Amino acid sequence: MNIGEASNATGVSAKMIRYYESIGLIRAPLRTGSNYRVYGEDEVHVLRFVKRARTLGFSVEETATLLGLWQDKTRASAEVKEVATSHIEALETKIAELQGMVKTLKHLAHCCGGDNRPDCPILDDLAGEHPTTKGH
Amino acid sequence: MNIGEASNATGVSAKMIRYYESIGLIRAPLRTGSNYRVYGEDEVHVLRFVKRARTLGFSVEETATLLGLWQDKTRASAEVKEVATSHIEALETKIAELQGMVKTLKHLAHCCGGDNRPDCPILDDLAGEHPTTKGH
DNA sequence: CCTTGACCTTCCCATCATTGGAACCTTTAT
DNA sequence: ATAAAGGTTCCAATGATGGGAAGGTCAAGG
Repeated sequence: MNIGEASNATGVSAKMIRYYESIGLIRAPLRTGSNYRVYGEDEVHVLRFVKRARTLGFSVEETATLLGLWQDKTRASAEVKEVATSHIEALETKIAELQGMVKTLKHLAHCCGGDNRPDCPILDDLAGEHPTTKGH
Repeated sequence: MNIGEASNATGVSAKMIRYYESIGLIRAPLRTGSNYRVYGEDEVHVLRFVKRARTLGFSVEETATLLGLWQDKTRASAEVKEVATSHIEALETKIAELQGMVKTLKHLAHCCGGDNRPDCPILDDLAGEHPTTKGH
């Protein structure tokens, strides 16, 4: 299997496969006589693991940790749970931040007539003037 | 007011002030004889506007649009509302994605004993094997 | 046999927003 | 006079990915 087929089989672009190899996330595969990378079932499995972890929002570094734990036969599941749990916390913090932004923006947009008058509470808020958002 | 004072007054780092100037987000200020940037009330006001917009998650490009609308006396508040509303939508999409990740991860962590057995449903899921998550 | 097109290789550049640092100059305070 | 603190420019790095150029390789069809 060459890199294009491995890419199709895993959903990881050929570019990214080479990149993951270059940063040491995955091991360099064998090469053909004409220097093409050759992938087998094991490599595809690893790539799918990486793809899934990235889809779940793990950073490449976290993915490397999880991959190490996955391939370590003596690993403790507690360690994995810890990585996952701290990732959940980070995600929830991010979500709360985004929700705060949305709340503020919705409030501003609600106060904004959306008509053609030049008064605009959104711009006023951004500018640090709060006359129109008081008492709401 | 030099760049350090402007930075303290606005919470925008001196580095970023120079950067915003270099990309044309803000105008180049006057200079002293010794080539120091000089900032006045207007410039500080602009920087605060930028800071607030960035804090609310607007990209630098969106911030530039908002800044333009703010400084345009003939602007329509409808335009501003449109920028804000589409930004809200983008944020909500992002939130939904993150919530999906959290849900999956919580499910996996819940199924994970967190003890020292090498079996780990989280890793099994990442690897694409779903025997332990079935029927839950 | 030769061409064409699809695929592979490496290498460099761009993105987005921000930070860090080097090398050097200016101002202020001791 | 000197040292500290601040300014200036320029270059590089981050994280993850995409784009593309220049060139080698393979398969199918004429």
